[in-house]
Amino acid sequence: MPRYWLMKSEPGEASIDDLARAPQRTLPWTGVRNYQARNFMRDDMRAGDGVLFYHSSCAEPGVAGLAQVVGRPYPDPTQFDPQSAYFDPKASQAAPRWVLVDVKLVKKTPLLALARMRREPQLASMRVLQRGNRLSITPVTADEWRAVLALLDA
DNA sequence: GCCAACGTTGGC
DNA sequence: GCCAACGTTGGC
Repeated sequence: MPRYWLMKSEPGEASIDDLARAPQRTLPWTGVRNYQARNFMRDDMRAGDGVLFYHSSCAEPGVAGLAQVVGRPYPDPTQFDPQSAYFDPKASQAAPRWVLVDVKLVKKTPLLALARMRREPQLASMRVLQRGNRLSITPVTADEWRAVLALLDA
């Protein structure tokens, strides 16, 4: 049974075009440092899960493409790298704290802007639209997924 | 284990 | 740049 997710990325860090240019059109989802988001990747994601690739903290936030989870979760290497902005001194190879999955582009889409999403009653339940939501990874229901795909095709 | 202070996210 | 929301930290 496929599951669905929305994953936020700042285009300045990793945009949909960066994903399209990456080898195998795949990037490791580095830098998550929130336990809830980590737990989604570690405990709930499966290869093949659908991903709404969302641009955040930018001029036009919104869904920029479709992707999928590939492989299994593994430790985020940036936590071990003192040169990385995501270095975590409390993590060790023996006891990694942060986990990621690889994400592969399915297709880039016309931007489905956040402002547009807010106007769609069918999307009103989406967690990313809820007041105060800051989680960078949120589950998406099958109904929400279908509604987003319908808007992307329109 | 409480909770105030602080830091971060992210839209606007 | 503002600020609401909320997660984390650390003193007690």
